[in-house]
Parts: sequence; structure tokens; C-alpha cells
Amino acid sequence: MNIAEVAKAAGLPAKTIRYYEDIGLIQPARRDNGYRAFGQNDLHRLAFVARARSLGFSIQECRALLALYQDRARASGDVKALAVAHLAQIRAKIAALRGMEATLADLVQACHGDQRPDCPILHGLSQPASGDAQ
Amino acid sequence: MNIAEVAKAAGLPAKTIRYYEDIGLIQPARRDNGYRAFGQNDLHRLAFVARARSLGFSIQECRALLALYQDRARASGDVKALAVAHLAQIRAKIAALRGMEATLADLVQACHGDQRPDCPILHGLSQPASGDAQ
DNA sequence: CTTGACCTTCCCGTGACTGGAAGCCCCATA
DNA sequence: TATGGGGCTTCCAGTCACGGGAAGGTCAAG
Repeated sequence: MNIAEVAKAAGLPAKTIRYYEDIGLIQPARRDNGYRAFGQNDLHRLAFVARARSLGFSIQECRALLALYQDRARASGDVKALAVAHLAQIRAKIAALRGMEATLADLVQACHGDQRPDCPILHGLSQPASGDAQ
Repeated sequence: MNIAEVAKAAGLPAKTIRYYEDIGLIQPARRDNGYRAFGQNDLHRLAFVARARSLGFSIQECRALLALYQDRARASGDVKALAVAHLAQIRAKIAALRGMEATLADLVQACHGDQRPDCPILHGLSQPASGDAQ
């Protein structure tokens, strides 16, 4: 397979696939003309990475997951540890975003949003954090 | 005020303050020796940006908010529009993260996580998206 | 033979900083 | 007066995960 075909199959832009080769996630063979020749294993790895990335795993985490993926002697505990750590990060991000959402929703709700300059949102941003006394 | 003092007061690293000057968010005066001389207005702007950033506003959005902040003839509707748009982005991010969280939590829960190589997490990552048939 | 689609490498830009090097400046102490 | 340590300055490079675009080689069809 050429890069366009594997890109379509894996759901990744060709640019991204070249980048993944650059950083060593895949090592496709080369034809005489210099074109990359992707095999089934390359495609599996790319699709695997695409799904891991869509779950928010970083490239480094994908690297580790790929290594486990193709290690027949892996312990599922190692995979789970990675996933659990990542899940914790996701939950931390959600919590942070929910904090922002709550604060921002309060400010938005307090703002009449008309032609007048008086604005609780700007006022809130110019004051120390809302939870603090005084 | 020198940069260290204003950094402490605004809750921002000195490096970040220099960067904010670079990109034009503030324009502190200079002393004869080349040191930045921050005034009250600089400090207000920096503290404002710090809080806006902590609510997830991008630098570009902060730029717009700062302009409104110091425009006495602003319409609060303009501020609110910015905030509402940003709130929508935050909610979209939360939704995306919750999708990841749900998928990942399912996979984690299905994985026994011991010494055996069999692993539903890796299996899930190697299969087309879970919702699809076949 | 030409056209146009595909492939290659290479380099720059993104956002919002962070780290580090090299070099002034200022104050206090010996 | 020398010196030492901290604070300040600029500039350059790196981060993360790509994306855009240029310059040029390759291939299949007409």
C-alpha cells in the first residue's frame, strides 16, 4: 500500500503518518522508487495509534502501548496501569474544565449583555478569585 | 516595581510577563538602566490576564478582553459574546473528554490487570470504534 | 509527450510558554 | 576598593503534535 491508501484506511492524514515514521512509531519498507511500502502490520499499528490518540493518549503513551501491543509476553497489568493513569489525567482535566465552566457560567449569567458598559464579567476578571473573602 | 515584585503580585512567572510584553499585552516603562518599571495599570492588566488565562481564555481572547476592559465606552454585550463563545468551547471540550473517559473506563474495568497477556484494553484499541457493528 | 495526480524531502509556523546562556547592574560586606 | 551574590537584560532553542507549502522525482493515462 502507498501512503494515501493506508492514510484512508487508518483514518490519518499522510502528513501525520510521515511524522509517525520520523519519530519511530512505524518503520515501513521502501520501494525502489523511494515510495513507502506499507504492510498489514504498519496499518495495524497506525490504526492502533489513531485510536489511542483519539482517547487522548500522548505520543509517548502510544509508544508504550504499541510496545505492549506487540509483546506477546506482556502483562495486562502494565497496560491497565497506563490506562488508569491516563484516565486519572482525563478526570483531572474534566474537573479543571468544570471549575472554569462554573465560574464562567456564573459571570455570564450575571451579565445583562446590552449596550451599557457595566459588566460583571470584566469586574470578576479584575477581582481576586471569586472564592476569596474580601 | 521591578519584574520580580509584579510577578509575585500578579501570580505570574517573570518569564511569562516578558513574553506578554513581547506580544504586546503590556508596555511597561523602562528605567535608565534598562529595567522594566511597572506601574499600577501594568499590574492590573497582568492580574486581569492571569485570571482570564486561568479561565481558559486564549491569548487572543485575553487581548480582546483587555481592550474591552479598558474601554469605557464598551458594550457589555460584546464581553458577554466573548464569554459565551468561550463557555461553549469549554463545554465542547468537557463533552469530548467525557467521551474518552467513558470509553476508557469501560476498557479499564474489563481488564483484569494481572500477569496474563490477554488484555481487553489492547483489544479495544486494535478494533474499530466500539459503537460500530461488526 | 504531456498532463495531472501522487510521492519524496525540507523547512517554517503554530500556542504559550520554559530553560538556559551570556552579560549588565546594584547593593552590601570585607 | 574589591568582590560576591542576586536581580535584571536579551537572545536562542526546545516543547507537543502536527500542518502548510515549496521544489522536485514518479507513474499511469491519453
